[in-house]
Amino acid sequence: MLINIDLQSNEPIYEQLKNQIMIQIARKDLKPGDGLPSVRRFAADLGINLHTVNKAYQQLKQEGFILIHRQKGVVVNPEGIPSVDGEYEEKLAQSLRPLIAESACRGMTEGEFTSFCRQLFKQLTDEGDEY
Amino acid sequence: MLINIDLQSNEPIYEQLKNQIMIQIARKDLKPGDGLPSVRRFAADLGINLHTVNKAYQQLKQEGFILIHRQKGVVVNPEGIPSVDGEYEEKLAQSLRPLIAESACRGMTEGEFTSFCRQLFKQLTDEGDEY
Amino acid sequence: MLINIDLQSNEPIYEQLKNQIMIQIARKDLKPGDGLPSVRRFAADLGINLHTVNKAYQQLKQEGFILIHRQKGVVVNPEGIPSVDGEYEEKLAQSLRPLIAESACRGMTEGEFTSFCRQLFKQLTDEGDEY
Amino acid sequence: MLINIDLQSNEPIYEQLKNQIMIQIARKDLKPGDGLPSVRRFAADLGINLHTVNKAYQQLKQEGFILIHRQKGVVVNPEGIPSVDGEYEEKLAQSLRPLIAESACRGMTEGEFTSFCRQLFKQLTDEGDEY
DNA sequence: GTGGTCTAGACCACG
DNA sequence: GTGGTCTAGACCACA
Repeated sequence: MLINIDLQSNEPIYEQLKNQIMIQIARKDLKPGDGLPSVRRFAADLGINLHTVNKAYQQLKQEGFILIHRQKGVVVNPEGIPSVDGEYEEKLAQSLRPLIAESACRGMTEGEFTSFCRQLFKQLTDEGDEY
Repeated sequence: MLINIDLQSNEPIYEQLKNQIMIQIARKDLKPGDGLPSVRRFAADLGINLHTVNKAYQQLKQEGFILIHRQKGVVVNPEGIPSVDGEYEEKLAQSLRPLIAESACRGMTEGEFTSFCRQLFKQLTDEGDEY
Repeated sequence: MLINIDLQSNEPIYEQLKNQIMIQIARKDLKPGDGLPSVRRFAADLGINLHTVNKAYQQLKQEGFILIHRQKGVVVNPEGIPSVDGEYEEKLAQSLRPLIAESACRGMTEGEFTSFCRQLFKQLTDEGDEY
Repeated sequence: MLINIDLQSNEPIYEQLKNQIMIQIARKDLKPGDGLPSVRRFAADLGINLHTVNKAYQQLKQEGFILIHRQKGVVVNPEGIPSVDGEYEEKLAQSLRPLIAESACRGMTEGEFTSFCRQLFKQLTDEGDEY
């Protein structure tokens, strides 16, 4: 579990944590059924508060990425991650639109943008490399 | 200037405003040299706070999208928008990574993701159509 | 806003709060668009911590009962409450089954049980009476 | 004794166990005087902790559903289950109120709610069928 | 002033 | 030891 938290970032810590866990899942460093550290353990390892870890876990649970057992701790959803639905596509589009708009303003073409995405996609999903 | 502000959204109003202005520029509804409403006027039209419009304008100015003259008002940068540089690419990558990670988790392939981007890119830059 | 919190109860305070707000909505003491107190105000009024109120609000928001504006505070969803769907029916059945089972064990007939429900339903939705 | 324990559930295991035993009694799969497995045996069969089974048994005994003899083992109360009293009605009402309130909020009518209960009641008490 | 986030420390239910 | 809940107090972004 290589997780890097930037305490200085504007991005909330719990968001960073969520994202990094999702990245691990995307690149299959974490597979369905794999366990994650307990909130206390993780908080101690990362040097952050247990409530912050808990908030990340609760949201991941709520979105169906993980299951939280009262006793046995936390595991990646063994039934797999919920797949893309209309609701997610809309959310994704909402997030992408501003990024695309700004990139277009700055002169990026459609091809440049998509190939930029392709690169990132490969980096994230190819196993083993730097994230 | 068709601007839609969603007061219910989690996205800060000034961000929404920035984004929608950038979208207008991207689709060339706003061209270099075109004028924008004064802070007061814009705030009144949109029914939002002066400071909110001002914040959006200051950030757009800071990023080189617009110029603010004390008397002459606000115009889209007549020298064009600063083009993509390494710094922007890094910022863009930071924003895209979590989106790509979540999409990949949910089973989207690289091809699906890029074609999704392509669609959005077209919608945003094709002039005249629905946004 | 007549809310009674029992600090001694086993039922978590945030659950009590959620339930009492839902009761107010059910009996139309709170209508779509009506405002609710700010987290700080409500917490002070009830003599509980603001995080506890916040937790109740977040969950009500998440279930579509209320909207939370960053500035303007909290309102009952003006578009109305999400209606019953299959997911909710399943959740409801899960909650009812044990209650029905125990009641049946104790000799309640189907008719007695449903008429008991009918009474409660009337008490909750008829305006003005004791809850 | 078909008992299904869901280790993933938020519902405590001992609660699940209690409920399922009560369901068996309600549908007369278990009749007064019938024996139940010993704590050890039951725990082994279900793959759960001794203390968990014991907790469920203690509470069922406490409520008069079962008797626990040191040597003779555990039996469904041969004198029958204590019938409904005022205390139980109040407890039941406390549990039902939030469910009714939420259902009413979501647009369920009194008739829909009671007929939903009627269905569940039949499913639970009709012998032999799916639970 | 509002909600959003983070920290710290405490007690309890569960198994 | 685990997560669930609650409290208390702090700082920040937003408008």
